[in-house]
Amino acid sequence: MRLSRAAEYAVRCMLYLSTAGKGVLVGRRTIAREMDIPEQFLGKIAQQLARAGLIEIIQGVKGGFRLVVPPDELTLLMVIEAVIGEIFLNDCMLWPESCGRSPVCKVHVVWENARNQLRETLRKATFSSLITESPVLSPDAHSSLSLLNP
Amino acid sequence: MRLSRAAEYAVRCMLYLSTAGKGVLVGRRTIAREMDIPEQFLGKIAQQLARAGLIEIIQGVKGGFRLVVPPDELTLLMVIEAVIGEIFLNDCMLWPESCGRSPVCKVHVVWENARNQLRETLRKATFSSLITESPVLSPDAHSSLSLLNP
DNA sequence: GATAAATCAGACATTTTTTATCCTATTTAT
DNA sequence: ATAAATAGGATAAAAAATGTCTGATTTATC
Repeated sequence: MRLSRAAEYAVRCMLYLSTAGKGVLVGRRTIAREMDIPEQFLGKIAQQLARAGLIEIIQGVKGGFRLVVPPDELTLLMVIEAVIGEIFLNDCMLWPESCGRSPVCKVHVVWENARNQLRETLRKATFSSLITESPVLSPDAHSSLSLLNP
Repeated sequence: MRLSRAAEYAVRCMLYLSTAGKGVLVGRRTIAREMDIPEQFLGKIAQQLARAGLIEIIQGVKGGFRLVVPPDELTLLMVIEAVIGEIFLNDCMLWPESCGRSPVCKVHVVWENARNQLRETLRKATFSSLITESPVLSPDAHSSLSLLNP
C-alpha cells in the first residue's frame, strides 16, 4: 500500500526541475547527486516521465533533462501515474469482471470513493505550490546554491 | 500502490462472518470455500485478525472462527490495518528522520492529507453497512444458502 | 572528422515482498 | 482413544521492485 521508491524519486526529480524552471536544461548527474537518486535508475525513471510528455531528454555532451510542462500545470498525480501507472487501490476495481462481486458489492463503492479522493488530492497539488517557500533540497546539499542563486 | 491479496481475503472473510452475525462460529473450510480463499492462507490471515481482537479462533473438532466485534462497529480500516499494518502511503511519512525534508517539504503535507482522507473513508465503512442489501457471495456459491437461510 | 562526454535501451542481477504450502503439534467433541 | 479441526514455524515459489552493466547513439568541441 506504499508508494514505490521510483515514484518518490520521480517526484524529487520534478521538484528539482520545477525549481530550475520550465525549459531549463539540467544534467542527469546533477539531479541524481542533489536529490539522492541512483543515477542509472534516474535514467529509467526519466524515460517514463518523457514518454508521459512531462520532460524532454537531451542527448549528447551537455545533455540532460528539461521540464516541458510549467510547474503550475504539473501535478503530483501526473508525475506519480507516469511512473506507476494509473492508481488503483485494489484489484477487483481494476478487473471487475474477474471478481464477480464488483457492481453489486458495496465494498467496491467504498474503494472507488477512496481512489477518487486520493487522485483528486494529488491532482490539486501542483509543483509550483509545492516549491514555494519550502526548501526542496536537503540541508547538506551545498552545491545546490549554484542553481538557486545563479 | 495496491491492496495486498491477504487484505482482500481478510475483508471477504469478515464479510462472511458479518453476514453470519457476531459470535456465530463458522468453520475455516467453509469460509475458504465460499469466499474463494486458500484455506491454509486463510489460517494465517485469521491469526492476524485474532491478534487484533477482531475474531476469536476456536480449535478442535467443530472449531472455526467467530466474530468478536459487532458488524456495526467493525470497519474496513480495522480489518485492513490488522493485516497490512497501519496505512502509510509513502516512506518519508513513516520515517521522517531518514528523509530530512519532512517537516518543511510541502509534498509531505499533501501525502499526509491523502493518508488521513483515505483512512477516514475506510473508517466510515462499517461492515453492517457493507452487507445490507448487497450480496456478499458470488452468484455460483449455492451452498451459501445454508447460511443465509438456515 | 576524431574525440570525449553525455544519455538510451535492453538485459541481467539482487533484494524484498507477497503468496502461498508443508508438516508436526495441539486442541477438543464424541 | 480417536478423529476432525486449527496453530504455528519452516520453507518454497512467484512476483515485484530496485538497481546495475554494457554496448549503442547522440552531440559539442577540438
